[in-house]
Amino acid sequence: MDSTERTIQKAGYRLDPTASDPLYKQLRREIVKSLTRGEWNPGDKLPSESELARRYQVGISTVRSAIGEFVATKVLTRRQGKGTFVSLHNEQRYNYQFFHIVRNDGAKELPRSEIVSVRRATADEEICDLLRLPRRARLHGIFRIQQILRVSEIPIVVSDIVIPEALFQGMTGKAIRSSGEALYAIYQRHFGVNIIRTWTELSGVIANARAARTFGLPKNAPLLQSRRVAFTFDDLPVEVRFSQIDTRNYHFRLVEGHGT
Amino acid sequence: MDSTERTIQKAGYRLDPTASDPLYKQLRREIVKSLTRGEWNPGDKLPSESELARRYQVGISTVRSAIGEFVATKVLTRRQGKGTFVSLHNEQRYNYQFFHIVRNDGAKELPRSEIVSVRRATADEEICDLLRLPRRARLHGIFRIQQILRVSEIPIVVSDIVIPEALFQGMTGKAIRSSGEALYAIYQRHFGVNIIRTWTELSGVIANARAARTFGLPKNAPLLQSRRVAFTFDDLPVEVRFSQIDTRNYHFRLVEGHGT
DNA sequence: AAGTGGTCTAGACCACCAT
DNA sequence: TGGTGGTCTAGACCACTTA
Repeated sequence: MDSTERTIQKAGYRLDPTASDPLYKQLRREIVKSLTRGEWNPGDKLPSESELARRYQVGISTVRSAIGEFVATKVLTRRQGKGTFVSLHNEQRYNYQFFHIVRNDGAKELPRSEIVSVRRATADEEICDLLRLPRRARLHGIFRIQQILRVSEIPIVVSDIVIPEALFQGMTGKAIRSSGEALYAIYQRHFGVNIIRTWTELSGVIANARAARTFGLPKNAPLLQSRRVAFTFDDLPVEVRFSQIDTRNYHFRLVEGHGT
Repeated sequence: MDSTERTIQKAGYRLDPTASDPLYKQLRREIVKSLTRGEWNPGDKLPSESELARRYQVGISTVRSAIGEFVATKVLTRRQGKGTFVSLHNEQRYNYQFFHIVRNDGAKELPRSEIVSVRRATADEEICDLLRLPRRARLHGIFRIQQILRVSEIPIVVSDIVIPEALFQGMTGKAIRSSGEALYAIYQRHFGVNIIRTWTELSGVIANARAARTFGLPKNAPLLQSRRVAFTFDDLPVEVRFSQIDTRNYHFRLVEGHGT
């Protein structure tokens, strides 16, 4: 590598040590950019910490501080002696990241997903708002995915999932079924959409017709209902998911705070 | 300071640099000990980072790494230029730490708590298990607190709270009411019990009699039900809380993942 | 043996806060 | 002005992985 080439390379990466923003925050934003534009894809190994330190002209501790925040939120994974990797949603330990259904005796089992249907439609007002699509409603194509989650063959969750067509060109029920992966893993591997944040609203309601039928519940049986919006980098909402959950033998479990 | 005095002081605090456990983890345990035995109480300022580094004979970065984990989970609070403090549950920003009820339009309002009754009783099997009391049931005294949480005067949550008598000697409804503080703040200030971790189980159920009456619900109306166990340091469970939540105009909101 | 992340140090300068 | 936490560096040694 001659000196001209070197200068160009360094110029393309250099951060601004005089900015009011600390270097590790600037670097964190650069990492988000690299992830967003697919320079580092899920499963990929990042450049080593010392390589990144050289590239961005900062100390290795600054690199570690920037990476550390992504590790804490499971976007990146460090493996001693191997490197730092972009996390995969289909690795065992990430399957549970956004899945909270637990049997009443506390046992955790992974659900099996059945895709009932995938249909194209246009977004209504609620969906436009949640996915932050401009309100010119009828213009926005979406997919509506009907899904059933079963634990030990028993249906526990029925969901109505909405994703924007623009980000998921070519999504079909057949493709999902034949892949055999979890939905978030499919978003990640086949469409480059990495879910890193969600919010969920929970309430108690009476089963709707579809849920009652699926769960074999009597009329007026109570259920747990959830509405979730999932985000990728830069706080872009990419999925809305309405679920009804049969909590007779399972429940929604949430842990908060410190593991002393 | 002469050399004898120095040796004695150092001996009382020294960590073991040859142990397989890294120093920052050893130091983290020492911090838990200091918090548990009340050497540093909620609101107190910790010794400065450089003082702790001197005391435990480690580098300042090691101290920062140990403290950082407590800051991340809100047990400690750093204030630039002032010091590091043990967090208070009654500070504005901590009121929401374990409170998730939000109006359907997304607005967050702090609830007003009404203590309906405080009664002494003995623990049943479920409570013994959850509070990890030996099963010699009838021997374990507990307090049962009935509480109503109102948002804008409207009752939203009715709770049945169970705490072990042993840790909360002298707890009375009158004392709670006259204090005007949130329950977790009272645990902390008056009984030295610091809640740092919880788990919560949520399900959809039919309103029980008390909830239906309080919320003015018809028979068979659905509600959100929660069961929560709260822990202090060293994973000691100190509270069990059964709640029913009226989710017609409010819901339970949960945020997970990364704030890019 | 070489390369990676994991831990740790000593010290620097800055921004903030009290006095 | 002096003390605190906030940021950052350069370099050391260790533990782990792969070759």
